[in-house]
Amino acid sequence: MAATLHDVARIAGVSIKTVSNVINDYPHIRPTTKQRVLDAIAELDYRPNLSARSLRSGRTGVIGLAVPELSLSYFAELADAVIRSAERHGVTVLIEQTGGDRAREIELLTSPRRQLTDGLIFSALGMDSDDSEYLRVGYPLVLLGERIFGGPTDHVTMRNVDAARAATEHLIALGRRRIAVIGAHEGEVIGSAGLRLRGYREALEAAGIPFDPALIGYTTLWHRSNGADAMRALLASGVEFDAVFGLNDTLTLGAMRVLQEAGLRIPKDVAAIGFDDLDEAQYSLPTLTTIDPGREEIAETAVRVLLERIASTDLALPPREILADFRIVERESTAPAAA
Amino acid sequence: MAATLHDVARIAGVSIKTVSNVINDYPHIRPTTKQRVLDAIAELDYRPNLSARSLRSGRTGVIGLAVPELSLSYFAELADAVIRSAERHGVTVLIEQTGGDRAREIELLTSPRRQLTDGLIFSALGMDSDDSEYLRVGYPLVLLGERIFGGPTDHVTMRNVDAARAATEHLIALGRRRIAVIGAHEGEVIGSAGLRLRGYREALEAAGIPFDPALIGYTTLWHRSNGADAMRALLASGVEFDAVFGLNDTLTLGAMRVLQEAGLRIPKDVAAIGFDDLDEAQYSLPTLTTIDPGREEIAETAVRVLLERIASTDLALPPREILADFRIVERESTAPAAA
DNA sequence: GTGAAAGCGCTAACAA
DNA sequence: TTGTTAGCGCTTTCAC
Repeated sequence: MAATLHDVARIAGVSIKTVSNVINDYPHIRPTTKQRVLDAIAELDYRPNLSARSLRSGRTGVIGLAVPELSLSYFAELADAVIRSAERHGVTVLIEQTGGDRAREIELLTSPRRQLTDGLIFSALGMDSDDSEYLRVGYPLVLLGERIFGGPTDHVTMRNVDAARAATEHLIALGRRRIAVIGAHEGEVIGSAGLRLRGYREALEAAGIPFDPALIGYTTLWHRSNGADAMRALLASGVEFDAVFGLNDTLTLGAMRVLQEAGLRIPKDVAAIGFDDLDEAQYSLPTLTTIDPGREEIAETAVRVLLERIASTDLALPPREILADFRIVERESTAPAAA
Repeated sequence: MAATLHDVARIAGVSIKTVSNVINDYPHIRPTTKQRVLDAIAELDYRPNLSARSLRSGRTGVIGLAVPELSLSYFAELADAVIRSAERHGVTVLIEQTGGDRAREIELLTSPRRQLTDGLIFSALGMDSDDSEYLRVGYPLVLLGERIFGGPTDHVTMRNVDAARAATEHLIALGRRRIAVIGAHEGEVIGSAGLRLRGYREALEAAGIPFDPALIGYTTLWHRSNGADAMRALLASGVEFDAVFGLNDTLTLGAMRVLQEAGLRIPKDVAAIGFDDLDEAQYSLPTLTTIDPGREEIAETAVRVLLERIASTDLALPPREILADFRIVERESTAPAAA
């Protein structure tokens, strides 16, 4: 049987309150008393019972992270960063997968499992701005992603429009004029796809290049196969293009595969740029120029902001919207030499 | 304030025991009583307090999953499968990253966090057979991986030797005789690298092909860049080869990138086979022939076995070793037409 | 600076 | 079939 506070108190010859004080680093304890307690703890290999602690204190020391799917590299790398960050802050992470399904996302927000965590970092994919009232939950919640803006919670996200605009401008600076897009979502205005497409259009407009709807490849999901399919459709349509902006790296890598199968050279015939800066983008053939959307910073900030909310007693603190910095990572797929 | 059992009991006009019985599906309750309780629960939107429940029952409804790193696709896809499987069984997963570091792995086994979980699925990478006594922990533990065999716990793993042998035989059947290996670990006997190298040697021997140490590319880690580096070293050494067996997919994809940079065609000049069947292997250029080591089955089995241990009162149940089935997934990188 | 004691919300042994 | 009651191990208020 595991040792309890009482056992430690008995061995140390003090009351349980004193032991509790030692464990919780309460400052005013006589050093000799403290040492006796510490010795007793060591002797018994005492460990606080976390269930009892959380029953009493209402805190679990665990935060939740909800993502669509870990097998999507972006979210795996995000989860990795969140876990590392949480570790530095001494808390543990419980991961939930939503499949990007709206109903499951909403359900998760009120699931009894939320009791296991002190707060939630929530990467929404299925919900949209109309659902933002569902975010008015009774616990600290930090929203990620670009589906909902101006909601009732803290929100950490990236500069989608600016970054997509910069990506497009990068291609334009290379002399490309017929820039295809892979991964657009029909009629979407916000959301990663909508915002990034807007950045693309802004860049075209600024450069005086007309927008050609024939250059836009639509997909429902952003898996690799969707990128490949969209590129196949684009090639089959016969539309001409000299560059492609994939709305994320996974899509872009799928599209590049199809381009090369069709005998087109990257970047000579078609330059390519992605979005996310996955680890993989460094090792594709050719290596992929992409946008680093500040994933590490997003993870770090989300954890910090969530823990602040958890620690804060001020419930009226207004929601914050925090944007991470992006940067273009230039690699072979847009190397100018081949332009 | 959240409703408690007492509130429900009061509203329903019964005792808390009756409410508890209803919640825990205790069979002998009069239907009318049950309905009254259910109505009260609905009225108050009552949810059981999980901390109190686990303090009392000693169960948390959470299982732990320890992996080296989520940003390694293999482990991301494994975690995905474990979470989905756990969900089907009604339990939640808490993920820990060890970085594959032996000290952190050992520490994790006795971390206070283990109290947050009813058991652990543990993918060891840094520990080895000499450390197997550390696995004698006081809670249900299912080991994954190939670092420790014959340990004191249940172990779910793959047929590394057989699968690697089959992979090598697949290349030999293509007429390849000079088969390079990428990702070997100096002096390792067990562990993924050691076992897979053994399967490779067995296949060579069976085919009467002499083993040539010059064909073995060593790496410390199995990231993509390690595969690229090892292949670069192999090419620089001037050794001739007509096929490559990458000990995992990530390594193989890195190596393929370098081969193609060097102007070699896959599979015409060099056939390539990997190990893991990552999602990515379907979309590389060329698509990658690989071994599906039964990852879904491993995840499913690990969760099932762990939950059995948690539910079982028989502590003397001997440890089981369970091997998943593998299969070769043939794709372009070993297409015979180009042989 | 330290101790005594209440009680967080639940489960389960025991009673009725 | 349902009720009473004793803790699970901890934090915390209030004394001393």
